[in-house]
Amino acid sequence: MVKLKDIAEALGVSVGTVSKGLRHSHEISEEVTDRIIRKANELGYIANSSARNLKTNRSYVIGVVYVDKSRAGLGHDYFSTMLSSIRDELSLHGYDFTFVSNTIGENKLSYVNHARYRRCDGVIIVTADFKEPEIIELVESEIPVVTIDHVFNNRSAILSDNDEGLEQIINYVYKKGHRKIAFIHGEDTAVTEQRIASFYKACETLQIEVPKDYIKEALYHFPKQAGLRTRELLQLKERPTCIIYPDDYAFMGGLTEIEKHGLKIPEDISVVGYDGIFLSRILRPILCSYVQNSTEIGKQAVNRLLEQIDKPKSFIRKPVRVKGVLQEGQTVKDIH
Amino acid sequence: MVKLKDIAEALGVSVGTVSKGLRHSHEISEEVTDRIIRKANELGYIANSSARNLKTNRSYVIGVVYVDKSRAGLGHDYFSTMLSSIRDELSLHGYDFTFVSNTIGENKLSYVNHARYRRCDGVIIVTADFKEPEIIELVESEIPVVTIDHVFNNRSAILSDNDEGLEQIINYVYKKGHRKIAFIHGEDTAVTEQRIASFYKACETLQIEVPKDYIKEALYHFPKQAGLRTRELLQLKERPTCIIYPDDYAFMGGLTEIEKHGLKIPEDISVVGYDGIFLSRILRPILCSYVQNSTEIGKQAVNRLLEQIDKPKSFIRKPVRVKGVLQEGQTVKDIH
DNA sequence: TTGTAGGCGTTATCAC
DNA sequence: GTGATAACGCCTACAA
Repeated sequence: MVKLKDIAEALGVSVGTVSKGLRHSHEISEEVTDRIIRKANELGYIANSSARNLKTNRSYVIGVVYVDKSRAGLGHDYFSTMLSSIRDELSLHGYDFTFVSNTIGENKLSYVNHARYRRCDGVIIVTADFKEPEIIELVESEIPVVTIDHVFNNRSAILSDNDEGLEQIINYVYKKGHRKIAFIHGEDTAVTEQRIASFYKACETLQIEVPKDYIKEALYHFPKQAGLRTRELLQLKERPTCIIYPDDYAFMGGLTEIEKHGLKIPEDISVVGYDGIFLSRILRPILCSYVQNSTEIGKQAVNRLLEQIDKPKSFIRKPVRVKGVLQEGQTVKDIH
Repeated sequence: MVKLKDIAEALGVSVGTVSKGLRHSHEISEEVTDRIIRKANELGYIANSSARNLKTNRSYVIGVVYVDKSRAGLGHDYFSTMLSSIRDELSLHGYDFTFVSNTIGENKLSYVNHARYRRCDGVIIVTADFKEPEIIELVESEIPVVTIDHVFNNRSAILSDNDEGLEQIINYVYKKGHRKIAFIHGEDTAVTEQRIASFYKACETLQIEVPKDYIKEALYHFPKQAGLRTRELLQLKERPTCIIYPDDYAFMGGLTEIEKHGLKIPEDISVVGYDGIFLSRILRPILCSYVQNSTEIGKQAVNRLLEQIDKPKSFIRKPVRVKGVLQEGQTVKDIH
């Protein structure tokens, strides 16, 4: 690999001059700068990031924590879109990204220490168990951190607007005449809590009565469980006219069950998903779903993080909400 | 950040000793090693990978090229599963991974140079335009490279068994009595070529006649186009009894079109997908599809690459085929 | 068994 | 405007 020294020797100048010239320092004359750059290209010079990091104490690497709880690997639309967006936005700013895990080879290495080892300038926590001590350790460390869909006290976070999501859904199905609305929510997380609270609040405002057995729990992204819950709902004496699912994938389990009962969507029963994944728009009927703006969330996460890295002093840490949009689709019938 | 020197001073030994002690060198007495490790933990020592890389000329970072041609970001099941698998397998061996793009900030930087800048020990090309000069440059560089689903002369590659995939599909639908088999294949790539060749070969062997207008092209992962091609097929005087799609997502477009024509699957027409994505198993009827073993492909890619890095001399570069498996599903009717 | 010292490639601070 | 030179933190011969 050709290095600064090679260019310096070829040109009969010093290494320091080459270093400055390559970075267009105004200390160096235009003519010399020009010769340096030309020679660098000629020799195919590429800087050594390790040496540079060592000296400058900046790696231009951002760590990403992505712990897959939802049994979907990177294949969960909401998160994979976000990751793409994070990657692209980082790249735009000259940063690379690397996954931060809590193992390295045989050895256990906490998230913080992994990030420290790679000298990450900052970390984005996309998914993780936010109650895990190691995650908390990372958040409270000296490394700038942005979390997604979870707020730590006095830290930056980007939030998909879960309150508004459910509110919009309820308002929409209400407008379509539904009063018997069942809600299958996901497993217990901060996000789920918000959605449930928001569900009840919206119902209260609209004076919708919610029987206890209209509220069910099923794992996110797990069609089978949602299917079982759907069956329970369909067997109720007072059947709901509309079912809200934890997410679009989970809905697929409900779909099967609904068809088993010989019911048609939306003629016999209305359904609503969450996420607005690619699939939801491909399906017929198009699924009514709240589309989270995961691209924007990723972008915001990057920009907030870089801001924090660049001006650690003046940076104000606060949660940012990113709104989604209701995709009305064709699965909610007007039953007026 | 605490460094070797800090430990050395705290213990009254030399930096060299600490360095060796931490790596359990047999040069160092057990007692001193013990004290060193204890002190290191006490002080929370974490090595600086940049300094280490600089010295050892090994980064333990693998670059991944993932250029999204299929308009799906990381959201394409086949690839996202593979990426998860690559990440996990690398982590198992003490490697991290970073995406290698051909831009960095404002500036254009070729893939090779990006990988060189980060001193990647090797690169896995997951998706890319393999005809692009920059990709070829990367493959022909000094950096160990493994490609997926594309073979460069005398380089390592991992291949999903596209030949066998189509052969198995054809044999299966033949067994079910189908003779009028239409094939909507993807856009022109090496993979597509293989599949087409394999399709014709299997048909020939079974003496199935393939009318020209039974063969159509539609972009991968693009339901709308597959839908249009499906319509054309359904309007033929001599309608096929079975349609093979480029992939499971593309099939979704076909599904809509088939339903528009008032046809039912599989009663009125049989269909086959490709990939065996999560969704294909959730759908009812379960989609007949060839399930590519993307987890295994990712794993193989990592292991082949690491082998090549560790023993560059003795390593034999050759393509590795990874078999998939036919998911029979419920969308191919027995029409005997 | 432990210590010393040079150097990996870069940047930055001084002199000149 | 340019050139020495000293770090950055680590590893590794080689010396003690």
